[in-house]
Amino acid sequence: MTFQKRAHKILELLETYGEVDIRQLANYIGVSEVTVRRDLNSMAAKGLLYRTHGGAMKISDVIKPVSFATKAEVNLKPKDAICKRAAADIIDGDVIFIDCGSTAFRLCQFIKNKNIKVITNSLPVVNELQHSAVTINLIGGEVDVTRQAVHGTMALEHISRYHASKAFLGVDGITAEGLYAGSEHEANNTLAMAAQTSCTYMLCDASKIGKTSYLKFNDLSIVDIIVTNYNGPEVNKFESNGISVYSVTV
Amino acid sequence: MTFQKRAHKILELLETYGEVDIRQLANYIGVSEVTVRRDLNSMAAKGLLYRTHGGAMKISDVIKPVSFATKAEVNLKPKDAICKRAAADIIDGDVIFIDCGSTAFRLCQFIKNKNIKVITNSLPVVNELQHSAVTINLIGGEVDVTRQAVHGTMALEHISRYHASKAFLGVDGITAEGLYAGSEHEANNTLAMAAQTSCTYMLCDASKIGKTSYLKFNDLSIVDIIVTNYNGPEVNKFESNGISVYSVTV
DNA sequence: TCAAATTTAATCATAATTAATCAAAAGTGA
DNA sequence: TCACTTTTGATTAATTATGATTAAATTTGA
Repeated sequence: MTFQKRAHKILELLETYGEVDIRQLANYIGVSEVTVRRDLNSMAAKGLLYRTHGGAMKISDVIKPVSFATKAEVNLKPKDAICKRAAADIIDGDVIFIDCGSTAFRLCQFIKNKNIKVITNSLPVVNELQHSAVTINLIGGEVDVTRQAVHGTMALEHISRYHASKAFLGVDGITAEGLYAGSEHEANNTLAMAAQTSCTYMLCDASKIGKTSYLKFNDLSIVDIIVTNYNGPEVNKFESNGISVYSVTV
Repeated sequence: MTFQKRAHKILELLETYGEVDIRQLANYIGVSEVTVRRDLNSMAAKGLLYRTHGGAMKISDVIKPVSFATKAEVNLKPKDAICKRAAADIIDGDVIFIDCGSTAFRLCQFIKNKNIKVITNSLPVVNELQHSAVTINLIGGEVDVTRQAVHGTMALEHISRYHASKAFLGVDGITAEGLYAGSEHEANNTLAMAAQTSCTYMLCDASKIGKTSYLKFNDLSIVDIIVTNYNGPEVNKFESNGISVYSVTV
């Protein structure tokens, strides 16, 4: 019985029952539980199924989080420290872009009392800033429910009509070679905002630095300032690219 | 019983009842209350539900802006009857405008399963339709917090880029002489949407018929259909203006 | 406001699952 | 055949999930 044959059987069972457990599989296929475990792990790595404690589930049955508006996120401290530092640069009269990432969202709590105008495509940001001193300009276009954001051609056009003094953006990954995004939509928004801004801030917790993602969408030239809790060797490379790096401690 | 399976059951119950309590869940699922508590906490962290003292609630029941929800509760039954009738005219493939009034908001509940595209400047409408079959296009511009809507030049321009088969609009008052709005912003939005629509529906409960407000912004020529629970003498005047009147009973 | 009742968070113990290590078996290619 | 890799299974230590217990926090009602 080869791995491929077993994988096939596992997917069959998964299709029928929605979920399977290790003992059941070991019995049915006639191999040891250790082997089943190895199979499941490698299949999960390929995205063929969702590994659970004691078994596996069909991918489509897995419940995905919907919005981070109410999400009590883990690892908030680095993000909050980064945003607090970034917010210190925002002065009354500023017009700023805030993008739809979860890091930039944390900026909201620090700017509620500032007399500024915020342009954003993020629905949680709008909710958060609604009853604050801030004036909100919401970017229009197609609503992406999973990202809780507005995207598309109309959104890009909307952005191009405005100009901001500062933009506070997030990325999926950043290296000396450039910027990486999780989707083309996000990349386009980031680029559009950066193009209309005098000074672009990248808010990156340490996990983003040195990380690449599936789409490299630009070099570092659009970035003016990186705010991060990372202080390893990449920092020098950023600085030699003409970027200021604000280091924060958590 | 894995965590994932329990999560499914919890969400199922939540969908049915809107809220659940810990004891009930522990009993139903067959695990200890401690475990249920842990499950609820981790699910809340993922934004899958709203954790309450002693249980949990459906997210969508929570994130609705309170100010609007209460406003919408005035005269609910006529509004619902009107919207139900209006929704009957909406067919798969339609592109519709929904404006930011409290009446038009009640339309959402009747269109969740339709395969349509909704263009709106109303934040509550976006929230309400988020997890439905509907595709949402959000109009961009200045956010008006009190009205929970998007307004301004950019909004009007956004609207002018699209065309809809039907528009579902509300007004502050309507007489044989014309349409009355509570603010210039609302008037502009209404006009802009009507201008880009093949068939314009006015959703007016009886309190709006024959009422004037501080701004008369247009005659009745932009109106194609009035849906109302009013059946007094004004109806004939509307009909002699070439408008169809759908009468509903509460 | 206070006090009683309820719910929660924290700690610990136990049971189940997993990852890691190593050895045996089966396949590979010269 | 022999050396080599790959796959599999057994064993054990580490991790994770769960439940019981109790102190702390929250809600409720007077």
